[in-house]
Amino acid sequence: MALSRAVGVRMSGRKGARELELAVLGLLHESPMHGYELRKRLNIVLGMFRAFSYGSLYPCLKQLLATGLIIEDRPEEPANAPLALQSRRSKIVYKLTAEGKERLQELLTEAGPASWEDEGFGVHFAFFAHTRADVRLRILEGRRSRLEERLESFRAALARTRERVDSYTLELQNHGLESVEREVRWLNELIGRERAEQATTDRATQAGEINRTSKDDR
Amino acid sequence: MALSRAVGVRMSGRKGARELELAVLGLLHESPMHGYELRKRLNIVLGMFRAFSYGSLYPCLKQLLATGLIIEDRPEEPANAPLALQSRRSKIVYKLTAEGKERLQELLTEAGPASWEDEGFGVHFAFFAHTRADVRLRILEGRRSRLEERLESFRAALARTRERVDSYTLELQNHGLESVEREVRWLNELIGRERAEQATTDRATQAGEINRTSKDDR
DNA sequence: TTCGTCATGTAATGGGTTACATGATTAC
DNA sequence: GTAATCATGTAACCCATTACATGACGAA
Repeated sequence: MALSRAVGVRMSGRKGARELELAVLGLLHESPMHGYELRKRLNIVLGMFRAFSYGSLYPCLKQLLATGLIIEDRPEEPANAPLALQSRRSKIVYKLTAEGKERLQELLTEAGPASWEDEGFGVHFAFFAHTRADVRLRILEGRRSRLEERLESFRAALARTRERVDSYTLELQNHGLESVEREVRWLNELIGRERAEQATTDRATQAGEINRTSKDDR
Repeated sequence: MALSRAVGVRMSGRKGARELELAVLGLLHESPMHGYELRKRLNIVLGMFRAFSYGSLYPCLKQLLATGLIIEDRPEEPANAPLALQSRRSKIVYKLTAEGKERLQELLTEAGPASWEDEGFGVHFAFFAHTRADVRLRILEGRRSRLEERLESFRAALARTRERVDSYTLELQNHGLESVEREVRWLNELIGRERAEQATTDRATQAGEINRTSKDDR
């Protein structure tokens, strides 16, 4: 995959990639944080998939502040714990506003290209815990068909150009192909799990426990 | 990997990523071509790793033309074959100049970060057939240690933040980790093969067949 | 004749990195 | 007191995409 990482991006997506916004909002929803910490958490949560520098994070925070989606906030240390483990904060702590939460929900609910194209998928996936089950499924399926489409058109292109490629090029193509196939299998498994879960939820709901289940399935 | 493709890029590399230049030069070295065809071949050779649009290709060609690394050239169809299968060309065919070939060799010989960071590796690898064996090895090893470094710092970061992550985040992190580990295994195999090959070459060379082997090993 | 593909290009735009500047805290 | 890390920011730059404009050619 890391190779993959090299992947610039399919020249399709790349429209209004507001991924940082989602990431920041999502992270801040879990708990207020300052920029420096935000970046670290960001690059841990997104694992090997994406990394942001301060040069993009701070301007983003600035903009979110300007649009009123977040506000500065200093948690006012309880002062009853003068020890060094006082939550590590030091300067500007950001917090979601009501509008910010709304915006986050909006972003988490969109199951469109932005959520399954290369740039967006990782970030959207990272916050699946806060995403509606049906949206999760749509995104996973969207991603899968996107990848399958890619595999197909790649294979078609290969078939069209009946040309001898040297062994290294071939090696690269195979590695890429296998990587994508591997991701498709991964998606298949996730989709299977989602469906199974949804089925149980549905059954439970139909069984009459409407209130209980819809309340704690989250 | 495709997920991987999402990967923006580690915020490290990204300095002077003259990958398109290398790709174009490399492709034109194999055979003269016009822009449209170039782009297609490009996106096939690079497989699932990279895609370029005309918006970057044509300006690149323009620049290469300006620096004298390529020239326009019309192969002058033999005219003895008026059939439609006249190699599909129609407008501006580009061809490497002597300077272009030199530049290509230069690019193919650099075994530095540019050749093993995310953005560059795929392109450099794609033209390994024209790369010196020792350079190939250095690049593969460079890439591997880059990835291992990444794995290590990621694991370290995970260990540092003793925090509960939800199951989706965990899933994403694991998938990413496994993808990178998979690429490392792939690299290990390639490196093994390269070493074995080099060993045979060395033995053959030491055995006194200096001229013969160095001529047709390529 | 019109539609799809081939073919070449440009301008606006965008998102992100790099490099730099600065200062506060903590650890030695 | 000094080095490392934490912490916040800005400006210049880069690479590539998107969208658009244009036109030739072959097939229906």
